[in-house]
Amino acid sequence: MRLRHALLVLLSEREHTGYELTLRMRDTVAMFWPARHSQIYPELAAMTEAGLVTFETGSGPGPRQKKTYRITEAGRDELREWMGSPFEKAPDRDELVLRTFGSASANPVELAGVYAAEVARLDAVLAQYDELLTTLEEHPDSDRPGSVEFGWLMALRHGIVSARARRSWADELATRFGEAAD
Amino acid sequence: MRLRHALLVLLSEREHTGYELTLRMRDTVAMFWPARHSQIYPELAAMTEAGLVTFETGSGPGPRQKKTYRITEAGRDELREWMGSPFEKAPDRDELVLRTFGSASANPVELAGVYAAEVARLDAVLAQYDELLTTLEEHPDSDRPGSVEFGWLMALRHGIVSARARRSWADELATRFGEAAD
DNA sequence: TGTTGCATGTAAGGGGTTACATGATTGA
DNA sequence: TCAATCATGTAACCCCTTACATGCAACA
Repeated sequence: MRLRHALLVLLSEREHTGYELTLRMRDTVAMFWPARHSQIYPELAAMTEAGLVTFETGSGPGPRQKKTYRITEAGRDELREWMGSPFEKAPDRDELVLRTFGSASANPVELAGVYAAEVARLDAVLAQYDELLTTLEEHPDSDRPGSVEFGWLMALRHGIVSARARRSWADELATRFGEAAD
Repeated sequence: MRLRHALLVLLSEREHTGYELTLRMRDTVAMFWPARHSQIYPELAAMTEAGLVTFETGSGPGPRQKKTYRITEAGRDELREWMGSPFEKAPDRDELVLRTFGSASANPVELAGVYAAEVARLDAVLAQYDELLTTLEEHPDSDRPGSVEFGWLMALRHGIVSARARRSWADELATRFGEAAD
């Protein structure tokens, strides 16, 4: 039930419609917690029933009414409690590491290409992160723990350091399997 | 359908019972692709139907017959094809980064504790990885791309570099939120 | 006698993705 | 007029986790 907390984080800043939450998830949170509207709308309904959010209806452009969601006090309590609760890492599944593990069954040339593509992908990701980093670091609050900007900056830093680590790993493998093909 | 490929990798080395596969998944592959027996047994049945594996029955200790699975030529083809196919990274969800993003809603002291616990967890993980690394590096084939040991070593290397990157990231956050509490 | 290891299965439920479905407004 | 944006929902399916279920052999 962590999508719930992701939505509470965004709603703790200000009120949003489901549509706005979908866009903000896509543009910021998606980096570490992607979610589609088809998951967000039912979850907002469940959160309403649980008393974590309320909504006001307004006239929307389509066939249905627009709903603007706001976090409740119970929602803020839930968010605070989750933040301090013991963290248990969910197991992560990494297909490229799995392929690496089984690389004895692979064609070395093809595998070298797979790693090279991953390096290129990570370079593109890192370039995007770097732009975001520059923008964020300009903000005066970004160095103050407890600010919204500090949280965003540090989440981004995680993306950067892990992408860099993975890049050098993949690069070495591209080289090794490239050499092996000779 | 990547569990299928994980099982094919293990079966490409030698034949296994479902039980043995469960143990080997737990002891090696679980690092980057965890799976329980309740997922493995039905998958083996589906793989048999797809012609990727065959099995021979033998008498088992329990009420049911023991099944020893062996990879088929079609299975080896599938494995080879998957190995060289373009890799698309599955989105990863990281609850700790999500908390970091929303850290403005947290109690700084509690959060500092959460990051400190993560550092401790990673230290334990890294200690374990280091032992494995020492053992693996002794193997003469571990430096030869295309060997089973090289694959295992490089998968481990990924674990090590990403754990190190995450450790220093979490450590900085523990410090920053610890200071902020003063 | 009780626990661990070997050995194989099923059922219920959670969370996520993809696709289906509708429709007004604004701008190119 | 066509596409994009705003706006909300449902249905089918896949993968995974947790729990239920059985039972022999070896060892403490």
